[in-house]
Amino acid sequence: MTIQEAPVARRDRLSRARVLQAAMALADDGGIESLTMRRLGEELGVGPMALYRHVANKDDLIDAMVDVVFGEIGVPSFNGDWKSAMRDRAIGVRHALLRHRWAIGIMESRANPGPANLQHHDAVIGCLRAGGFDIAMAAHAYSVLDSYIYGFAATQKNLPFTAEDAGEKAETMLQPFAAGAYPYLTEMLADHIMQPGYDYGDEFELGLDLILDGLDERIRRAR
Amino acid sequence: MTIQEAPVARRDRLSRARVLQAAMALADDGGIESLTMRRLGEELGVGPMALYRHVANKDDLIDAMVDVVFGEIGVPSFNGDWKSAMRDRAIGVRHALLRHRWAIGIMESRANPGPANLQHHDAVIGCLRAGGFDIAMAAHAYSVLDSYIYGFAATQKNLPFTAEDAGEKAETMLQPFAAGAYPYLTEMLADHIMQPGYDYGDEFELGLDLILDGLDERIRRAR
DNA sequence: ACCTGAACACCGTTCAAGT
DNA sequence: ACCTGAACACCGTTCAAGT
Repeated sequence: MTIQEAPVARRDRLSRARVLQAAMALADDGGIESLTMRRLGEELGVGPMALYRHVANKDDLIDAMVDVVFGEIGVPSFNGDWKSAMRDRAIGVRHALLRHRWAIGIMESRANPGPANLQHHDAVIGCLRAGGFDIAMAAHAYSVLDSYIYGFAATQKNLPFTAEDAGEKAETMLQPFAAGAYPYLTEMLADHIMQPGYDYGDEFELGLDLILDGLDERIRRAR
Repeated sequence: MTIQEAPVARRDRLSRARVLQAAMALADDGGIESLTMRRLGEELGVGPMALYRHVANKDDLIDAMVDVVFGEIGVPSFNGDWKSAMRDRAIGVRHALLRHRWAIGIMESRANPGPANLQHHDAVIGCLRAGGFDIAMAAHAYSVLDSYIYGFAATQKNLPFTAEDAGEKAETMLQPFAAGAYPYLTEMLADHIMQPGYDYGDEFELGLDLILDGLDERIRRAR
């Protein structure tokens, strides 16, 4: 008479993948500070302690999330031209950081890099070496490129001045500006940064090409 | 008979300056995560709530701390040579970030820049303008330099591989390396990064000069 | 094997109350 | 004016207990 209970048993069992996915979603829309073990459990319909079966702790969770981002970035494709490969790779990293803004400031400072992270960086170095960089030059290139890419993302993240919030800021903070306390800054903001067509994001490729050109020149000189 | 109580009244009254100083000391030796309102109160011999008379909240406190760091950095001294002025300034910022490692990742992403911050950046832009940069070029220079400086500090902060902890890491994380999973990374680490004379910090000036040379070339081309 | 209840040792912040 | 006691609404994490 009684119908056998459906074999689904518990419709959505917890798994490391599900925990990771929910954690990414939480951080993607609310920032890293909205990712708490309690809220994550709530999102998944379990208590916060259930998560500890699938991740060692919050740090382990974030390590795994960072590796997901590196997985999304993938590896640079070397087709004989290190410069365009490194250019595409830099833009790819930047786009990943725009999709996952919580990763800015987290990504580059993890103590325990995951496999996707290591594979990515191995491929970057491999691409440089194939492009004619010796070990020391590859280390320089790696350093200057990654510093720039992550630094740009960090400085852009909470840029005090954007065209959008120019209005509200103007009332409070910008009073000393009118008084002429910061003439050069005022000029740059009024006549450049806050002009309609300006987008700080466009500065990225300018700086990137400057660095790539500089590396190119040093490579040629070494040959 | 009773001696008049010493006029010191309360030997160390709280003040914004004292709170700031104690907060800096706490963050300097324990990192930003060791700076809590409760611990800060303890350090000053008061309850955590007493602090709220001198700072609006923790964010306001950190804003003030960041401005102290900008104050320490000071303003670049322009003596007719923008390149050496910007070089010295970059190295000055880097040294400040080494003294106050907690400021890395915090410094560049404050929503409310303080007066020392604004004054510093006004002077940087002024130096570039005096050196012959038009507004757009000054914005590019500012962007690429600061991105690099802060990015370098961030990537160095928790560098997974240092000569010191090479030993302990080797046991656990580096197993796939031996298996040849990351040949280029392995080569770079073994034959370069972990060699006795190597110090990642030395990469800073190499990248800095690459960027300064690139800016110099673009300035000359524009003239 | 997997999840929960209850607890521990923390957080930032507020607010009425004391002096 | 300046500090405190007590409380609120949170944290991450552990551990014995349940199924």
